[in-house]
Amino acid sequence: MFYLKDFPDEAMIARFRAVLPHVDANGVQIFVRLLALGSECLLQLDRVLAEHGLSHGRWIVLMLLRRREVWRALPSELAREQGITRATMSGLIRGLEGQGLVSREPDERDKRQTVIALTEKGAALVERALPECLELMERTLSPLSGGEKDEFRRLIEKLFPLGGA
Amino acid sequence: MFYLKDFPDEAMIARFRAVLPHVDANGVQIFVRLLALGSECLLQLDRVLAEHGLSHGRWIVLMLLRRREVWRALPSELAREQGITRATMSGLIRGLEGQGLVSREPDERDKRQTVIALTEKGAALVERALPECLELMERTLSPLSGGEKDEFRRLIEKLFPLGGA
DNA sequence: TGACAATGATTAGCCGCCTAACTAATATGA
DNA sequence: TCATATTAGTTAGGCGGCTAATCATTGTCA
Repeated sequence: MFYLKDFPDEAMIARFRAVLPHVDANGVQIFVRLLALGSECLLQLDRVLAEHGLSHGRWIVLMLLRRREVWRALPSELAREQGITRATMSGLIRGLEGQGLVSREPDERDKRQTVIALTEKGAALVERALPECLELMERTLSPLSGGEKDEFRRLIEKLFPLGGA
Repeated sequence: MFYLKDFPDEAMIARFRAVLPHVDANGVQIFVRLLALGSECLLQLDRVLAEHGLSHGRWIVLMLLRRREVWRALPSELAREQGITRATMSGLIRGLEGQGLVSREPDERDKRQTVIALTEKGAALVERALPECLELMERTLSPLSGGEKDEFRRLIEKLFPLGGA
């Protein structure tokens, strides 16, 4: 999370122009505004999910499981797909298991592994909450026209190519 | 923080088209990519700051103090400017005080208040770390041309007007 | 004046993120 | 075979968000 109601001003940036002649204020200000926008979006998403007793971290776990054919996955797979550590995933699963949304099943073939399964209750929650999330996402971007959305997406992907950092 | 290496696919979104006919996949995918980009930027910033023993939360406190004429402010003012709760600010100040970067001074006129002052050590750290932060921000946006930056900023501000939510 | 409200800061407890360290199980290779 | 490396998952401890509750102080007003 990154909140900063008061954005850096030109004067502050200009102080360092002598040391960093190539740094333009525009890039700096875009960076800060980008962080603020991202934080705001995440906040909105968490508010929607909180009504269902979820956080975005737990929510993504449910989504990743739901997308599987068998609604099952290993913690390490989920951690990799979500881009967090196995340690963090361990905590998310513990919470979800406590809510009865997923279950742990020991793997007999490889006793190091534990299979995480989406429960019926978990699947039902996904069906209930997903439309609200999609609606929020669409509504958030709705101030932009179709062409602006395309351009916005193009610029985002230019800064953050999906195929890898 | 929001990390999701595997982005939602068209098929998942299409499942709900019957229920949510107005939701277009583009808006959803932009939202998710925007969160991922914001998280990545924040991660980069935290990495730079970590070399100076700082987090972005503590860093902003130092910046807000440095911008003041007298390098002093009340915790409640800092919390408002940073957009976090007073409780969180209390924790940030405790950490910064432990590092010797800020100091607490009791206010004699209103004994409920405590004045937070940037120490010399804190000011020196700002001077050292700030150029690195600015350089990171500029470098992050550098893949975009001047015109693209202007357009990107325009679109961000259209989604998140600074004057208020 | 004195009860009550409002304000400033803090604490406690929850969550999700991290790294580092640990346990158990499996794979490897001399 | 058996020591070693690797892998899967968890735990411990730290940080920075949050809300809710608490305490001290100050302000308000009947």
